[in-house]
Amino acid sequence: MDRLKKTTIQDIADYTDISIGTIDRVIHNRGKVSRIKKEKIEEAIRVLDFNPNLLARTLVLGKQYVICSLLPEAMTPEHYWSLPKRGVEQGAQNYRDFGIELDSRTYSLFDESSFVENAKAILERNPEGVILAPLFERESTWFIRQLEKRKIPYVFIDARISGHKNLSYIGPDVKASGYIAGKLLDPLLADGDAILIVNMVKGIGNSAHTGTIERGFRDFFKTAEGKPRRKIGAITIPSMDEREVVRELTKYYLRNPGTGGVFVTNSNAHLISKYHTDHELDIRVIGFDLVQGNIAEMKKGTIDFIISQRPIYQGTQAVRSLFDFFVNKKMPTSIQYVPLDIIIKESMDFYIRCQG
Amino acid sequence: MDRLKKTTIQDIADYTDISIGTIDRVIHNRGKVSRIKKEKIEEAIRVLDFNPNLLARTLVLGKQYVICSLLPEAMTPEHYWSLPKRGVEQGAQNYRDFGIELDSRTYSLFDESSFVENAKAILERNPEGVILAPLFERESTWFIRQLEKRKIPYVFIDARISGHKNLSYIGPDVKASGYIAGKLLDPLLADGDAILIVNMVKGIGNSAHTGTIERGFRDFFKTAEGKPRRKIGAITIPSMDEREVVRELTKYYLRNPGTGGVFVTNSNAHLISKYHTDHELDIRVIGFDLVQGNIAEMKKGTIDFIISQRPIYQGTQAVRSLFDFFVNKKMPTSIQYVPLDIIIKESMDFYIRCQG
DNA sequence: AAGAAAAGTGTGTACGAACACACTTTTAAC
DNA sequence: GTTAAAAGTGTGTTCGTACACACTTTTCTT
Repeated sequence: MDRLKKTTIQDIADYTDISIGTIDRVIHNRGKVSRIKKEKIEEAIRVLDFNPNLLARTLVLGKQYVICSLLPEAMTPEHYWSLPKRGVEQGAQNYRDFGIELDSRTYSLFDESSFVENAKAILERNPEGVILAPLFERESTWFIRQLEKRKIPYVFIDARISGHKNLSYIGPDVKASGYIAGKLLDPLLADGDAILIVNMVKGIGNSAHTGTIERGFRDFFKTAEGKPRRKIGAITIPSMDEREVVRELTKYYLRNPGTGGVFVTNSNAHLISKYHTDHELDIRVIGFDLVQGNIAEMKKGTIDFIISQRPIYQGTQAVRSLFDFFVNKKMPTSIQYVPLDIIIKESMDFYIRCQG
Repeated sequence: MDRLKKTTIQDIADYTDISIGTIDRVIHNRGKVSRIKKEKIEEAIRVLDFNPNLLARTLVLGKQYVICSLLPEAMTPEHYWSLPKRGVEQGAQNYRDFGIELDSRTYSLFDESSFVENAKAILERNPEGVILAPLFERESTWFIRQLEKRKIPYVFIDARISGHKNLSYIGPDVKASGYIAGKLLDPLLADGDAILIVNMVKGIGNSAHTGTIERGFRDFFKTAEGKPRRKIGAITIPSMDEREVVRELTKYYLRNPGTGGVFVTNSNAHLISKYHTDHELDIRVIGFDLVQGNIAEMKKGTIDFIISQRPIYQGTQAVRSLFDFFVNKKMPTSIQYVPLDIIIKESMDFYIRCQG
């Protein structure tokens, strides 16, 4: 059969009657080549549509790219932070044969020193690139200064610190996520219903982050045209302990009857919806992230909407961006907002199964 | 530096003092190898964690895999069918160096014979795999019979025909998409509001398909607990000509005042929302697919929800499934439902930018 | 016990690109 | 007009794997 293979350097050589050595020099713009031959070769490359075979190139160069990732630790396998981690690992796996080697590290959200320790170990290792979720602002700032000093490129995922020379931020538009939550929750409520915003702070909470979400959420209700203003309350629960949650919620609801909907600004909506079930309250709930707890509650119908920020994709995309930067010298887009997936009970399964 | 490379066959050879030829035979379970050496090698593979380098393997085998895709033609570049096509092409591009070669063909939705012609050309070409959107049921049935006779594996994308030996279906759960549309539309409406379902049939419409969507949609309103029943009307517009649309809609609305929401079962919601704007009607609209027309209308706020079935991803995933089947002999999951993305004005941009 | 068949093993070449090296031709210097 | 530097060019080896081929050893057969 024809089965026409791709054109190779040898094809260019045959076509132009020039050795592959010279062609190689033209391709890499290295060494001396006469103008005549150079033009002839460049034409042949166009005419025969030559594209260097990345496989062969990778193989012969034999370069290894070490990527270190530093993400928060998932306290349980069902915890949110296990997802970006899985994404990063999956991404590294995809590019394994291309020389990508991953050193995946985690730090405790309750312990800045664990961050610093791992950061130091990463600097020690002198990797080709770093993937960082910068939840500790002070320590992260210090870390990326060190990276910049050593000219090690890094990308942020899931969160970011402004004003630094990171290659890219891959994560949600946080403010938009709050706004969207507001827009989705509102039509589920009756006219007079009030709203409660629940911030849960576990470990060292990223307060700037939750603040932005809340602002986005309130923005919706400010800008909504023609809608009656709603009463919006907010509480901050400084723990994830169940008893603590129960106590704080009870305190609030006793003082604020008429709450029709709750917006949970992190991945713990399931704690709130469980409370509602236990106390036979008919209150709408919207929260973030397809973690195990939320999945179960959503299935029961006690959570109405989950907004997901493609945590796995964030990880794979981070690796892909670094790889493209290493191999193709392609600067990634500096802000890569992930889609904010709006998920309901009926569409949940599709998201769980599609690990894209 | 350490920069420890991956273990290679040669490493296994050094470790076991056996030649790479024998090791190769163990890996491929071919030829004769003594039990002693075989076990020694298998142990070394485990201990040293050997994984064959896919790049080197691909390079030496030099096999080309021709994939033919047969999708409906996009009449304009903004048309829905340009998206799965782009996905397929992008996917093929990704695996180009691995020997994937794409022959991308389209057929007219108005002309069965164009389907048959292209199908014949594909059979002629005798490709390693086929990607098919089987919108013409009769002709598709004939085609896949031919493929089965020739033992050419094929995957369906976007639509499917049951009872055949396709490798995989990659597309939406059509019924669920209707149900979800119902669930999203309902809370946007006032209590007494009625609903209109618009089916537009262009070319040879896949009537089974739209029927299923409509059934899913109505199912929501049947099973919705505690909700007052809504009046649900439906019209079928046998054309996409604007004047035709205007006439049919006017006819309906004149007879059915009190319609608060419209569900458009294909990608032409923008035609309906434009009508509403022109006639100063305040009616909610939900439809499918992020095509140019819908994007513009959504931006104006005249469409409330778009449900997207990841058309680009469908294409890339189809190629990936075939590639995995060719190279890793991995049978794909037989039904790969894509996530049904629920998109609103505020989340639209993220989806447009993220071509994942 | 000889010889053939079967079982078991190692070597060499190929894939496509990169690069070191060696080699030839041109140019410049005096 | 000789020589050296600069410019220009081709060859050979390498990466990790697959496979054809050649080769050695063991096992049957009669």
